[in-house]
Amino acid sequence: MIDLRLLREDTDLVRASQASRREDPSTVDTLLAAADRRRDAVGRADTLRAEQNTTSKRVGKAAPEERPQLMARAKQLAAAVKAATAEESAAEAALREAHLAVPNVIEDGVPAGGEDDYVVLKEVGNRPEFDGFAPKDHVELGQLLGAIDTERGAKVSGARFYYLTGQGALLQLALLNMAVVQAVETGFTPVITPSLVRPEVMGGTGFLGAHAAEVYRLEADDLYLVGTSEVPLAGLHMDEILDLSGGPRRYAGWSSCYRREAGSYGKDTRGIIRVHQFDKVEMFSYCDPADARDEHGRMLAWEEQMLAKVELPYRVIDVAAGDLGSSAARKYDCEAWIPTQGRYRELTSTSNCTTFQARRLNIRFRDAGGRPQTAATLNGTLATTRWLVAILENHQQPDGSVIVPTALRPYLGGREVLEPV
RNA sequence: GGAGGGCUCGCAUAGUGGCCUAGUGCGGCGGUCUUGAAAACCGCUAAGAGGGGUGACUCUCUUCGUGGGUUCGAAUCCCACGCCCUCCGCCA
Repeated sequence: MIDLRLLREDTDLVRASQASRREDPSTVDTLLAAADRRRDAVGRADTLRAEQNTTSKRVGKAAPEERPQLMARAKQLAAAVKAATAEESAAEAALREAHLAVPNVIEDGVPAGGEDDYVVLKEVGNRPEFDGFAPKDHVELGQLLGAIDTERGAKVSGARFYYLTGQGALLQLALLNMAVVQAVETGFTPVITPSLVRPEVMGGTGFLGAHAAEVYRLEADDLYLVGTSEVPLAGLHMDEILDLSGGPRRYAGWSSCYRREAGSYGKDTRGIIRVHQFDKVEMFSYCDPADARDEHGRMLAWEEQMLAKVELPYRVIDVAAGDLGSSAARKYDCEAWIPTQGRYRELTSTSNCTTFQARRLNIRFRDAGGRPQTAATLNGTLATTRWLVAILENHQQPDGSVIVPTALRPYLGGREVLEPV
């Protein structure tokens, strides 16, 4: 939910944000009208309640002969309060609905437009050259190495499921462990999170809006399978007032992630690029909104640090407004070069959600004056299963073996090469 | 699956229709005293919404798990729901 004070003070900014997202700017005016209506309703109801309170208090103390009069007046007021309260809650509900319809206000500098309107901020590293052989894709490499079994994944669970076996399982554990170690060294608290969350948490993080179809729901228990540990990490401090005087509160969550991939039929059906279940180490930060932009920069730098460790060529893009999702004010993706696809694919994504998520989840902190204020939340990827695709493809040798990036070797018991089995 | 207990201002508790403007203890903050500290004593001690003032502030309303209901008036009475905990059974 966006800040209503900002909406009142700078309505045009919010309208412009909607325009950049290619969304309907009239939702902004609907919200403004709903906010005004609620304010008026609250004022009227408060005044009536105040009068009713003083009147009914006098009833108890009144002399018997003046009671009937007071009671009559009190009854009138009770009816008036009831009507005013009904209008108040109707206005409240309308405001909430209008509030939920407006996505976060984008940060200045975010490119306008949709999915294809991103801006490339930089390209890092050299794409591999395969002298005298055609590079194999990760599915073929995964088979040769006995690392990835998509056929049996499909047999047991259906399309977009897979087994990581042998070197594949070890490689994923090594990668995720390396991510956790980096996070801990940087000052993050490592967390293993619940995979199932309640509706209010899933809704509070913004995943039940336009992307609700992406989320697995367990009907019998009214719980949701998380698509990322961002969800339980955001829920961790909901309804709390945090002490952020010592700087941002940072968590690194390790979890499996579940996605229905509805509407992506036929896209990336081969291999483990787009799957229903994968594992991820995710950074999450609670901070003072004044510090959020800098924190976002730090998150991006930590992601790049990971990419450097696995020696992948990548580029950083500034995601366009229309492709941000409802919670993010700005989003940077790091995309690794995938040789057999001849293009870059997303490996990390870091979002600055400013106060949007925290306002819904009621996450606050005390400012310098000791007053509660809404906190800012940010998240970013440190490693996922998808990284295996880029690592295998970029570091492959003609015989199908794969060189293990130096930084990763200690996490694989010193292994320098993955050999076909 | 079955049975029971609970949900009050950070924590613990009191509170069975108007004296609750929610008390008390702990913790926390400030002060007195002290060379300093402790102890003792004194004071302060939640959140949200709306309004007024440049501002330190101030006024009003709301909140005792949530939502309804009864009543002039509800933490307190009635109904529904949610959540937490314990025990039994079953399973890992």
